[in-house]
Amino acid sequence: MTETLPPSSVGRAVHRTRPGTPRPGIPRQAAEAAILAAAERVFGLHGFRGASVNEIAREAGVPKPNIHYYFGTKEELYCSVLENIMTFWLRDADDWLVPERRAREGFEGYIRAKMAFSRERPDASRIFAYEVLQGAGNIHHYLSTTLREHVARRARTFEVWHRERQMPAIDPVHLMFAIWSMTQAYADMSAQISAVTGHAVLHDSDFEAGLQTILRLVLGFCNDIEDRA
Amino acid sequence: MTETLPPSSVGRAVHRTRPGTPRPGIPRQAAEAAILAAAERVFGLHGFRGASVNEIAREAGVPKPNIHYYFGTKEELYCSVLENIMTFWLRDADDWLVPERRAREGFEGYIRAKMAFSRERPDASRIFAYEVLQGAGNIHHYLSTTLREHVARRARTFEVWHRERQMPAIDPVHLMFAIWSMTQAYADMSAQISAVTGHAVLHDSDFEAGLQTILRLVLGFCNDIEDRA
DNA sequence: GTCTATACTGAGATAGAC
DNA sequence: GTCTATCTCAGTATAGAC
Repeated sequence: MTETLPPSSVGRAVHRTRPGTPRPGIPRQAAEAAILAAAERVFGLHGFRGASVNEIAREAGVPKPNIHYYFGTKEELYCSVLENIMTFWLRDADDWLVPERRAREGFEGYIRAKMAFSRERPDASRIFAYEVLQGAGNIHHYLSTTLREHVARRARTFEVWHRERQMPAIDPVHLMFAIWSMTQAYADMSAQISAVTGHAVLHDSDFEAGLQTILRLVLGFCNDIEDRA
Repeated sequence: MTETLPPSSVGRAVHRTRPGTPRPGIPRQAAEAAILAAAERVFGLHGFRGASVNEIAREAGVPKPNIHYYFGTKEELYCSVLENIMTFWLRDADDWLVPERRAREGFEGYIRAKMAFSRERPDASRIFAYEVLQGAGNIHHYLSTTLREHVARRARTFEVWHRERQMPAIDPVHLMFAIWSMTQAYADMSAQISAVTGHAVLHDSDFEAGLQTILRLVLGFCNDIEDRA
C-alpha cells in the first residue's frame, strides 16, 4: 500500500485547502503514507530502539510532532509498519505450497518468490529480523496463532506430497525455517555476503547464484524419494 | 576467554589489596571479565544502539563509570565483545571442512558444531546478527579479508571433494551462507521458532529436529553426484 | 488541521572525592 | 585504582500558536 510511494508524491499533494490558511503543510493522507515509507526505511536500518523519530521525520519531510499527532507513540508507529509487512509475509506460500501443485513446482515458485521479496523489500525483511532478534515481543500473538496455522497448512501440503511419493517425510516446521532463513539471508545478511563476494552491494548475479544454490538443496531433497524407490 | 566465566567468580575475587584502603571495589581483572560477559548478554538482547551502558553496568555488578574507565567508549567495549566472538566464528570450519576428511563426514561435523554454537552461545550469535543487519560497519575489514580468505579455503576443499566425486560442483560462497543462515537461525530466530512450535523456549528436541533437517538438505545434496554417475 | 517551541527523561561520558 | 556526583546532549512527547 505504501511501499512504492515515491517521494515526489508528497510534494505533489501540497495544496491550500482554504485560501486564508497560512502554511497548510502536507495533507493527512500523503503525510501518513510518507511517514510509513520513511519508517520502514529507518526501522529497517536501525531496528526499533536504534531508530529515532527525528530521523523518520527528516526522511519523510514532515515536522517531528506530526508523527506523534498521526500515529501516537513511536511504538504504535512501529506496530503499524510491522502489520503492513506481515500481510505480505504469508501471501506467497498460499500460492505455491498447496497440494494442487507438483512438489518441485511448488518449492521452486515459493523460493523464487521469497528471494524476490528479499531483493525488492530488504528493509521490510530486516525489520522483521530485528523484531525476532529482540524476542518478538510485539508480534508474539501473530506468530503463535496466524503463523502457526500457516505452518500447519504447509504440513498438510507436505503430507499429501509425501503420500503421492513426490517427496520424503520431513519435519514441516524445520523445513520451513530452513527455507525462510536461507532466503531472508539475502536481505538480512546482505552486508556480510557482499563483503565476502567483494561486491559493494549485492548484484543480480548474487541473487541468481543464491537462488540456484537454495533450489539445489531443497529440490535435491525431493529427489531422495526416487533414490529409495 | 570470558564466555564461560560464572557470575560467582566476580564475588570470589573481591578482596582488599591494601589493608587501609576504604571500599576497594572489584579488582580490574574480575571487573573486566564481568563487564565483557554482561556486555555479551545485553548487546545480544538489544544490539549496539539498543543496549545501554547503564544496563551493562547493572548486569555486571559494577558502577557505570568503571566501564568507561576500563573500556573507554561504549563503541570500544562493543568492539571488544565482537572480537571475542569472531575468534570463535571460524574455528570449526578449519576442523571439519578440510580435504583430508570425507565430504559427508566434514559437512555433518561442521553443521553439528554450528548448531552447538547456536545452542550454547545464542547471545554471541545474535550480536553478530545485529551487527550484520546494521550494515556490518564495525567488522567490514574482518569480513572482506579474514572471512573472505576463510571462504576461499572452503572453496578449495569443495573443489577437491568434487574432483574425488564426493559432491557435485557448487558455488562455495552461497553454500556456506546457506549453512550459516540455517544453523544460526536456531539462535537468531529462536523466538519465532519457539512461537510456532508452541514451546516457551527451544527444547533439545527442537535443536535435534532442526539439525536432522539441515543434515538431510546438505547431505542429500552430496548424493546427487551418485544419481548422475 | 498543521507546525513552532519546549518540557522532561534517560543516554553517554567525565571531574574529582576517596 | 575505584566510585559518587554531575554535565551535556539527544531522545520522546506535548502545549499551544497559527
